[in-house]
Amino acid sequence: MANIQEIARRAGVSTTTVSRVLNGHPYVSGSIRARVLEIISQLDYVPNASARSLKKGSTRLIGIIAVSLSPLLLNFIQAFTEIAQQYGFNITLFMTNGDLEKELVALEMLRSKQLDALVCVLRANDWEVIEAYTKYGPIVTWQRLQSEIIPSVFMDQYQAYILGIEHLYSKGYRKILSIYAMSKGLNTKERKRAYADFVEKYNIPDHGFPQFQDKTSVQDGEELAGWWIAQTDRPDALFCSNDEVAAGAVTELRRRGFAVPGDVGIMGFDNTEVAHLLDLTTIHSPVDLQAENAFILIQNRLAQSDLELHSLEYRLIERSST
Amino acid sequence: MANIQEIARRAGVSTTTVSRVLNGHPYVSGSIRARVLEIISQLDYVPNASARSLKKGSTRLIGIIAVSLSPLLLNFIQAFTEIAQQYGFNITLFMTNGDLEKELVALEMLRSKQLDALVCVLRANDWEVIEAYTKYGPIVTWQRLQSEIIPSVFMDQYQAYILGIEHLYSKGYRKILSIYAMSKGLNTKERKRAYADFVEKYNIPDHGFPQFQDKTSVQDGEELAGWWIAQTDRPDALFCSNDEVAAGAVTELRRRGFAVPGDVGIMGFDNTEVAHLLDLTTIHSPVDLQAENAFILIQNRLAQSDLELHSLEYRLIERSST
DNA sequence: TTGTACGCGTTATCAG
DNA sequence: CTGATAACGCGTACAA
Repeated sequence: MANIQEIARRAGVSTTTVSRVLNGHPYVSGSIRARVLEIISQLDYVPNASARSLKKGSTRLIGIIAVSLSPLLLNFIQAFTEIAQQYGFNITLFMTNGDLEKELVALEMLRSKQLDALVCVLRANDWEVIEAYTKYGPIVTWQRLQSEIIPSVFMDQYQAYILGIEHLYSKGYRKILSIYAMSKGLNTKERKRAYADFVEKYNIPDHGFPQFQDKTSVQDGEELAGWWIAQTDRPDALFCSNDEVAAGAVTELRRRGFAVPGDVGIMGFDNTEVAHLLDLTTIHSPVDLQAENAFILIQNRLAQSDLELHSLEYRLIERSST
Repeated sequence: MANIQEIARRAGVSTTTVSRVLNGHPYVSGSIRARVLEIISQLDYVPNASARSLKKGSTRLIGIIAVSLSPLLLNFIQAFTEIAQQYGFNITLFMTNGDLEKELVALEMLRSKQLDALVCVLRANDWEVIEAYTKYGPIVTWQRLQSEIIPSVFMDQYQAYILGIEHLYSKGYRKILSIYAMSKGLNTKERKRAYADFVEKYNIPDHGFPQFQDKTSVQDGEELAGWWIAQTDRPDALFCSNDEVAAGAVTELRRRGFAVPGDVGIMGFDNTEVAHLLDLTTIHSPVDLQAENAFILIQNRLAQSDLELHSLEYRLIERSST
């Protein structure tokens, strides 16, 4: 409706002056500033975002691409949004549900400069497709990748898994069952490698337990508990793929009259809300710091700045479930 | 990088012509069109979105505000995104987590014309605050409201609840326990009214069951099942607040050796994915159509068009849990 | 401390 | 069928 010229006219000053007031520039006399602000609020004026973007060549809008949403992802997104907003960026979330087209929509928005940057928190398209878009703006990811072009804030989970399993061992557990998440994922691969190295190091015999894979939900945890109860030869500890699975297992076991950690030790992963709630031992993965790093990476490229990245470290959170 | 003038120069035509090619206008000779397109792809050119928005006065970006995400909300958002994209709109999702400030961010983006419209799928601020923003663009909501200013695609659940409970009655159930969702919500109020009218109509005695409220999750359903098992005087049917609760109840009951509907009838609400999966009787609420209506409302105001709204109707989906 | 005038990249109007 | 030219609304050299 009203534009900057209208304000200038009514205030009897130039558009430059209005612009200066708007952007908090110095060298505007107090009285003029006051008058301009007065008119602005009278006319309920806001600068037009498109005009600003056009002039500045940036929209202060960052897209986040996520195939689906887990509690952990939500943590990441929230932390990212938080810091981004501190720097004056807004976030727009693209939930692709695995639809390649929807992902391209976001990529194209980067290309046409409707987005300043993009975070691929989980992607569906091939990396090559995404790499091709890096020339249009910063793209950062949270997945592990081979690509040299797209920076990642991913953390290798090998070390984290060692941390967890050594803890279980030190607590006296000797028949540990590992529950894994996505069977095709790199995380699972790293975790398995860690477990294998552990087995070798301590010369652990094979207990012949079945492979548990693709377990990620509370319900999976409950089913796991059911399985455990049905066994005669039971594991003495369950190292769960994440806190949700651990939570499901713990509650179901207690519901059925078993004691944790009395009858079996249970350990989660990620240190999400629910781990805190149920007092689960878990591995803290610094999602919020990873998110901040993702933003810092972007901000550094956008503003040619040189903010320092947080150094990331997994931490064992010992609570009462082991 | 490259702009429309660069393309025009290289193709030896005017920017007007390039623009025409870009926007699929008629009256461009085939040969010129071909040459222009050739150059465009050579230079990997895309029109600048901000410039377009500035000129057109619209960004083709619609915001969706949601406090949190449930499966039902996701359905709504997906359906909305679907139809919006068909009309050339992109969606940006604001997850506010109940943070009033974050909601204001979205509202302000509407005001500064970075957003063409807004859907409040669940709001945190007071309606008056939101109403004040309707002058900047269409705002539609999915919540029931008193406001005359903000259109809503909400459906009154009284009739739906009657539908469900009459079904249970017709199936011979006489000791029906109603489980409710958010105790403060209007939906719950309507459902209770429906239940009260039902009780009166058939002269049902009070069975003295406790009030179950604020039950919305699978876990709530499982706990409900636990409660049911512990009773000596049990309800013969559970009318759950949604499909998740029903799902939790059914699986837990079956796990503990009870038969559904043999021992107890269970009915869900919403007809989400999980109801289909577990073969639950439920009430189908046409979320996708509501979402489309939300979009149609917006599109009609934006384009002064007059698309017809879908008429909405709840439907009983009888499956094997009753 | 303030103002003039131009450009950001597009599209619409009008004239040919 | 094609092209000049004027906006859209803002920020910023440059000049005063």
